[in-house]
Amino acid sequence: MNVDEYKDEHARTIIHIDIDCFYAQVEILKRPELKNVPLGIQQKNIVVTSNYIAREFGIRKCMLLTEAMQLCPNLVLVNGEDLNDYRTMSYKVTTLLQKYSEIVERLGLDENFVDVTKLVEQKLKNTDRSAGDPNQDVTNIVGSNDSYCQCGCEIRLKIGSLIADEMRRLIHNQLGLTSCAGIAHNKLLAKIVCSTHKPNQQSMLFPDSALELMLSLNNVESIPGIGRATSDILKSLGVRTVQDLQNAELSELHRLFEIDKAKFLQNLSFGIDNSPVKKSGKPLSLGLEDSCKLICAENEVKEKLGDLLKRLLLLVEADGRLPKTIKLTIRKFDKLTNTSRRETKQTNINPQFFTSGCVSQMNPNNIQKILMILMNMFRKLVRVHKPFHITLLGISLVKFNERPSFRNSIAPFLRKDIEVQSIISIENLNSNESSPESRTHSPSSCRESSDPECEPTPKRTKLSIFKRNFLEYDTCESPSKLRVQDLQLTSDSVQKVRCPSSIDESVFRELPLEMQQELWSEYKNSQIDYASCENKPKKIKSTNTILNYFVKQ
DNA sequence: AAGCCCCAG
DNA sequence: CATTCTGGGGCTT
Repeated sequence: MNVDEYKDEHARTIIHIDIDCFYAQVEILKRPELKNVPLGIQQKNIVVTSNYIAREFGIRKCMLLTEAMQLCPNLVLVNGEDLNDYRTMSYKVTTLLQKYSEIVERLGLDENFVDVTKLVEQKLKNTDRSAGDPNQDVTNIVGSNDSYCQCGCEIRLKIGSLIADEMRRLIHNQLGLTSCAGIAHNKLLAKIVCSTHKPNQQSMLFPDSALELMLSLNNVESIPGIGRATSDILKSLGVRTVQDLQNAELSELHRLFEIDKAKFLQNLSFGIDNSPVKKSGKPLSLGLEDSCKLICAENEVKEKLGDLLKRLLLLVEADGRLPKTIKLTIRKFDKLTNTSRRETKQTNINPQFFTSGCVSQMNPNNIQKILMILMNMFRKLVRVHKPFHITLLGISLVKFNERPSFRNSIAPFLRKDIEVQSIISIENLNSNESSPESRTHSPSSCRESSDPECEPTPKRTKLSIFKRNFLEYDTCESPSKLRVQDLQLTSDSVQKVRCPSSIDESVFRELPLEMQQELWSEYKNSQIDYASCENKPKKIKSTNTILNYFVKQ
């Protein structure tokens, strides 16, 4: 249909960053003595990943513990069932990469795509373009073809390659992690080329070598985006290799796939991928799960869920948002089919259950109430009077009360997150300095993050300074007490902006009118009744977002 | 919106 | 083969 769908443009510059054996590196940072031993990260009966010393023994991803120990009797194991430290480190990496572009997409905990098209163009415009090809030293160039493409992609990718080198240096200097990078004109190729040289290396692909790279893959399942199910269907059509997929008739593929999916798959086989790098923000869900040998008693379920819930509450607190929906996941073991599948049940929950601020101070009644809700859901999933066996329990929180959108709101200023400063501005700021020692200019020459000279001061409005001062009260919010009168609708005739009862009015009146209006409107919006799972009378709810920074102590 | 499946690391 | 512990997205109802 549309010719453009098949057109392969090279206008973008995409970097894929992959932290080497991520869990293992995090554990080694925690316990440096593990650095020189074969190390495996264990979850239940499985070695989910390992360091490169262990890999020399043949340890592979998700290998059974018994098998791994046979291959490497001296394998040192660390339990990695709690992903907290990995998650924390993962977001640190993403935050560093956001200095190079606002367009950073996370994939799992250890990978990021960065669209550096804009930064590359900035660098191209800069008069100071260091001559030569420093790329040759730091980057593997994948493919045997010479690049004849004249669209300008060659120089763009080479600049991208320099940026990738800086990124990896920054990640190493700031966080102590080694990583790999792939540089290409789309996500698919950046990711694939990234994996061609490991560990602690980077690789670049010029578009003319895209086909060669794709054909170097063993089978269609090695193409990111083609998983088990899709490859099984392709197999039924006799399509196994990348070449098979390239040569397949679209009409043939269309027999078993929607036409869009058929085109998409065939495009992948040619290395064509026009999908944009999508900004990752806060996660859309927060969940914990625990698999277990066998659970067959209700009180056992309750105990496990209670443990998960307490841990999850810590995550919610750190996140700052309030969830509106809770989801229970179980996995039943089916003896007959010798198979297991997951089942879920979700329900809306009053976000106020999660407002206690510090979990240590959280009302134990609250935990019990949430637990009751979970057990009710469990009884809807499992007929508890008959024998049952469960092999996994999970709790997930989804559909959070949103913060106001970035552009229209003051909330972003209130975030605890470190403000991300564009690398372009950093370069502009540092452009006068000359540092003969370091060959890079931007963030890698910017090691001491505590140095105020290093991070350019963001524009500080009076308003933002005001908000910053309030941040100090953020550690533990106090529950706000609302009165019935606060629920009255603002009449149209009222000129003065109403003051939420949770805020000291004298403070409120000092605020700019715009901000007063925003606070009132947020407050008003927070006064929504959520269906309570119990039959108790509905309570009046307090608010969840920026209002919390202003509540009376 | 609920619940399933598919994808990823 | 899936196995762990997550998280995103899409399809069907």
